[in-house]
Amino acid sequence: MSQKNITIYDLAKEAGVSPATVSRILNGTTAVSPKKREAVMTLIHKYQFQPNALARALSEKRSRLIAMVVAHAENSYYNSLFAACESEAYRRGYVTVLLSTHSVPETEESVIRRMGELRPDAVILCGGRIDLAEPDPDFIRMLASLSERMRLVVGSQSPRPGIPGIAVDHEKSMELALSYLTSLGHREIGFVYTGAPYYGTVQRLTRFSAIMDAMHLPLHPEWLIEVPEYDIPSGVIGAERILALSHRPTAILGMNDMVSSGILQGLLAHGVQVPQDISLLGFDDTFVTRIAAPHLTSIGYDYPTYARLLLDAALYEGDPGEYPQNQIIPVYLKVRDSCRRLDV
Amino acid sequence: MSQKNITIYDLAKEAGVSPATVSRILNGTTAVSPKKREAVMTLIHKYQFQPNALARALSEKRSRLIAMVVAHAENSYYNSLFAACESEAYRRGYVTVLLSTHSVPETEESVIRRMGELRPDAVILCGGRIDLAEPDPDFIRMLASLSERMRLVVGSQSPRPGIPGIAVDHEKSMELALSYLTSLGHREIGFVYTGAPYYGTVQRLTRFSAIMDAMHLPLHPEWLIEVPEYDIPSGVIGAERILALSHRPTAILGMNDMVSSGILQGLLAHGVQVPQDISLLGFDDTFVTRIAAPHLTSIGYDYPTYARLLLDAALYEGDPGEYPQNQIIPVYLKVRDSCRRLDV
DNA sequence: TTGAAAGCGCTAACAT
DNA sequence: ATGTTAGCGCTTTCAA
Repeated sequence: MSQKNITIYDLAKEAGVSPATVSRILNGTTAVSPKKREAVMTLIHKYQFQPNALARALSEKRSRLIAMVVAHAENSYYNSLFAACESEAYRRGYVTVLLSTHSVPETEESVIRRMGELRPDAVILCGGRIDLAEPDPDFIRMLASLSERMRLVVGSQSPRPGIPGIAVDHEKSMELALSYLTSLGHREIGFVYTGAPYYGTVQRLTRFSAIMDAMHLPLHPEWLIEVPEYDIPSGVIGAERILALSHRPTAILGMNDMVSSGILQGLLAHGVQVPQDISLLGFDDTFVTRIAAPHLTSIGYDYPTYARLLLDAALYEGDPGEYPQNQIIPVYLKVRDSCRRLDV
Repeated sequence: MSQKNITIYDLAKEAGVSPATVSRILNGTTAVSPKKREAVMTLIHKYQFQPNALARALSEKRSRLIAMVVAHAENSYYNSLFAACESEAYRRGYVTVLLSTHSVPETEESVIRRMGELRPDAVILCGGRIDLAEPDPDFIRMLASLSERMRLVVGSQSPRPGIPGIAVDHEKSMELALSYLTSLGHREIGFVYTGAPYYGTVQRLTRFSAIMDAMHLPLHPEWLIEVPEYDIPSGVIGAERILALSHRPTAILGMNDMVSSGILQGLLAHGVQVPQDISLLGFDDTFVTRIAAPHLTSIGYDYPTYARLLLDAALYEGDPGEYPQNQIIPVYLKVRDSCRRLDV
């Protein structure tokens, strides 16, 4: 790591031109005589010159950088979303970086703050406190003030006008799941859900009850199984609760693919076969569905579309007030091997 | 998104002090009279002032930003590593961002370049061309010139002096795997490996043959099964090749957890039980081991240690020439349920 | 303790 | 087509 960083001034002096000319060559903003261009290009290669993007961003007031802040970088859902956004942004000439908050409020706060100070052209926030069904006013205020300085987009319900929200259609996802299961002849359906006070979670739970009710399907309280997390162990816990039931439902919905794969394991460990003895369905349609055996049928979201909408909002140049405050991501059902038709 | 960004000049004017004083208050570099500090702090809160980190970094020549560039952000191995680095860096006052190259050479080149232009304090490069057993001279040259401008660390063998490399002890990992399997009484062992020309891959394969040879264990060429990728489908392919064997080994090593879980599925699909009929072992010890049923026994690496060494190297202030060029990450064996003792 | 001013490396308006 | 120069927002001597 040498000390002296070479600048366009150094290049300019050695090539006998002005710094502005070097800048023009670098950016192709104005025509430059072939001779000078040639001379400068030679030096650029000679020194492996890399323009300082900090200085450029400071001057231009744009960095071509997008920051995506997620709750858990290790979560396959955010992973898929990041990958999709990254590709889409790259296509549009932006580089995207991922930051993780580990869902720790203070880390979340400081990561968002520090990233904001770095002045990316936009920050896309997914998961964490923004997903709370009961928004935290202080947090929203913080985001609001951030959004005055830069483009902010959230991957959930918009917390307030001026901050576009692009969210998965959680209600529809539950409808899809339930209509599929009932089309297979299931009437006794359980739901292993997470008690976390997140929007999508609450929405799915509410919708579940409402639909079951509307369809006049039996809804025993003990078939609504609350587990602590969105992970595998929680699924295992859910399975144990199911196994302990005097009368088991014929189909189970897991909160997400991880929970469902945990349920699957718990069930298998006790000799209960999926889908022979019980059908199982997941949400998110992540790669986890294909690690599980049998492969999990799951409700997924159109990630490329999600990414596109997120970026459209993030890179929108006009008046934020005119941008649609909320947009919805379509969901789909991916049938695999974990649900079976019920014999009549 | 309003237009005018508030600066320390604005604060200074309104508080009746100089910009330098505001800067001092912001950084606590010099004592400032309580009165002025008070006045300025009030304004900071009033305007929710956020200093511009670009300007600060440009001036200070340090950003407290670390960039980690990996081949596949979706890969659980890189995920675990990023999470560990992120935590460790956060503890040291740095924010870490993750960039993915999707293992596409040109993307890799441009992502590294653009990230370099952003002048993070260090970039940690993991996976991709840097892992090639036969290094690409042009790529190494590019890295070398990058490393003259900033601290560069690679998560593999050091490609050249001045660029510290921290790598997993691949040879040891194979030794561990094989000594465990033989301790269980296995002598007939197969290896489903990826043909990719990566360092760790080649090293493991070489070591596998060498150890089998040294231990006088049978090594049929058809037990060395090459598959195309590091993913689940490749594991399934591997399983099919195993099933087609006239004489099957009693234990199988998969290239990583994904491949092993694919093998597991392929085997189960044909009624071959793990570990009853065949034992199975993975590498990386990612969460995939716990999604598989039975849970996979796997060789893992000490991620917190890995992260610590990576960051020690990344944040080392002294002469890079004096920093150890290569360091090794210890590996461990995590026994779960996919291997059984062979009856004698 | 505080302020003035130079500088970090680049872009863009203005002038030529 | 090209050079000069004034910022961009912050830190940091240097003086006072």
